[in-house]
Amino acid sequence: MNEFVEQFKSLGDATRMKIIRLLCEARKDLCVCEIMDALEVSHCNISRHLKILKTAGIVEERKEGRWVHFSIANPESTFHKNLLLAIGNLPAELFTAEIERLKLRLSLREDGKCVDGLKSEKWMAALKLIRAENINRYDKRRMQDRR
Amino acid sequence: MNEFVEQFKSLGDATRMKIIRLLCEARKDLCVCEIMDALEVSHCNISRHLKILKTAGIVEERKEGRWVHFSIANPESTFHKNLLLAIGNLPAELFTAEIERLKLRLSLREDGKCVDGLKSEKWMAALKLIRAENINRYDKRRMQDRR
DNA sequence: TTCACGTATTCACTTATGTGCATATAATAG
DNA sequence: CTATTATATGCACATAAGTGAATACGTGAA
Repeated sequence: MNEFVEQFKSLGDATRMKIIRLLCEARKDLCVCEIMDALEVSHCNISRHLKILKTAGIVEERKEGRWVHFSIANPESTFHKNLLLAIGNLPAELFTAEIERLKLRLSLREDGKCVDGLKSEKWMAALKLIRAENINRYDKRRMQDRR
Repeated sequence: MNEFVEQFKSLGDATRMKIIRLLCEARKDLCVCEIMDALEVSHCNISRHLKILKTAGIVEERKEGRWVHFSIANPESTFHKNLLLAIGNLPAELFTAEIERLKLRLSLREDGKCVDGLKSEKWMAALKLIRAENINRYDKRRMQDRR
């Protein structure tokens, strides 16, 4: 019983919900630094959130040297499945920025692997590009909203 | 987004999960005192838990004089539906005692309505009966487990 | 071996959340 | 009108949970 309560609790946080959604959207393992960059949350908090999710059985990890790859855990119960469905079926608009950043971040991978780690200048540069783009979009949307 | 986080949070508590399961099992409105007796939790805590669930949109209320009847809110989203499915599909064994007490409590209704309110002697008497029954069952089960 | 790096954890702090007890509010009965 | 009743809420407190900054741990590279 408490395991189920724990699963609800583990998802009752916006950052952790976003992490799960990103893992669902990516359909592949993600490492801490990729999630960190996509969500723009400090690495230690991502690490902690992932620990909570792992303890609750929502995600699992695979170590490869110093790298740790996280993925959605195979559901052991219909309960777990329903929770994943709940998050997976939320409107994509709620996660637009995060998903966009994740895609960009994943595009930096080489041979399907994260090579950039923390404080990547490549990432900062890529981020500047989409930020400029988003500001343009934002301005256009504001102009339209005023009509 | 925060409404969905709120829904997860509202269900991330054992008492509130049980409340929802009871409402699902009963398939009818329940008042605070019925839930209180079934879960053996103080009335003020049940009232507070119900408020949290109502605020989150999980349950809704219908007032009838001084009586307030709570029921599962009609799902406004597949998210909400999936959460209800998750709880509704949990094994019944997790809620055996609570469901049993609820059935007993509901059997005290007259004309389909709760008439006993708080501190009902009828309820205390009924409770003693099933407690004696359960102790017998418990003893039998322990005897079997030792074989 | 030392240094760099990805991730995990500690420390200190703030905020959130749960409970018991007492009280308040609104509706009903006498 | 007063007393009773079902439910809601305030107060005080303890515990849980979240964060930033700093540090620790384990692995890999030089």
